[in-house]
Amino acid sequence: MEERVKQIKQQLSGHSYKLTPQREATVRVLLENEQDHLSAEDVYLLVKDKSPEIGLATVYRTLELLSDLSIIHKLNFGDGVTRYEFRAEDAEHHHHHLICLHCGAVDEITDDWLGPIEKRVETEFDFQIIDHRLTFHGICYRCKGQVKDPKKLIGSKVT
Amino acid sequence: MEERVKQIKQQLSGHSYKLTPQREATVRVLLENEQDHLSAEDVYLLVKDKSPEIGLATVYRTLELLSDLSIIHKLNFGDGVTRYEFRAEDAEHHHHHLICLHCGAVDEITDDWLGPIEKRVETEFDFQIIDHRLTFHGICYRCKGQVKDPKKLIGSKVT
DNA sequence: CAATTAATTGATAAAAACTCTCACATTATA
DNA sequence: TATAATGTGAGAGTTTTTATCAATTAATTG
Ligand SMILES: [Zn+2]
Ligand SMILES: [Zn+2]
Ligand SMILES: [Zn+2]
Ligand SMILES: [Zn+2]
Repeated sequence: MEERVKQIKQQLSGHSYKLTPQREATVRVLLENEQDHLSAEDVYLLVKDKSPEIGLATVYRTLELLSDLSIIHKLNFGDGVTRYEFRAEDAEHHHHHLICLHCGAVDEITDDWLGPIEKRVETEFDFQIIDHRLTFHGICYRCKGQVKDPKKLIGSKVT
Repeated sequence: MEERVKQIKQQLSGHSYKLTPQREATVRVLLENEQDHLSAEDVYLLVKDKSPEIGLATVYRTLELLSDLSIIHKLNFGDGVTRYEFRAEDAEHHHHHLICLHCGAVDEITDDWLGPIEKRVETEFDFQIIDHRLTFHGICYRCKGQVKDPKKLIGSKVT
């Protein structure tokens, strides 16, 4: 935790940004909820618990800054808000998500399964991949059997 | 074109919805721009050319309706607006997109390359896939060589 | 250290995209 | 035709995000 904070501090100062108290509070909230996919509002409320004086705009600015530096990732699961999650230090690419259309759970595939497909994309389309997003929408193991007509669930979903 | 309209009319009436003149005008705009990825505003402006009396709310309602019936798909490419495209009649799943971070072009992989990966997801995660979204972000063949530091482009992108 | 400059913040206004409301119009049903 | 149901347009309202700006804090200069 402390090392992560220190590491991020260095990433920031490497780009001439300071790890202000507000930014550090935001970073800590993100680290403490690393497995979740928090919205800006979520982060704001959590940060406020510890630093009640922080402003919403600062949270948005911090998330944007961290995103610009590729320290965190912006996600969109089609529910109208941008969500944020830490980018794994070692991971070259973004991990994959499994979104349950019944309960809303977001599970993760942390391995990158797209290697062979990316090869095909690069050769067949002459497209230089920098990152990817892969999301599966369906029924999670928890909800299995609770859904009569799964096909009906997909309509109107985004992303 | 006319067959597609007729087919959609049947899909609507199958769910007790009417293909009103406003809905038909919206459907025709979508069909005439099938290769694009139009936003609601885009659709609205295009429909207005032919049916100036149409309201923005009606366009939103029609897109939502078509989306509910899985006649069109909602997309999010991270630019803040929902985009819409026809769902290929035969395609079981959504096709893949290649988004150029330099010029913004959106190309498509119309074949479904995810078969083997979906098998793994279903068995390893006990997750019943209904649909998927796969997007590659990078540099398209047109922009190759025009970008000095491609990694820099990814920061702050969503989806 | 004092003065100046730059970076950052909080509050709030504003923008953007989308949704809701409701009176009116159109269509279906009896 | 009467009656009910469905659909529409205009605009108000909501939600999320961004822009503005005066005030605070930090860095730099002399
Ligand atoms: Zn579930
Ligand atoms: Zn994730
Ligand atoms: Zn390009
Ligand atoms: Zn497409």
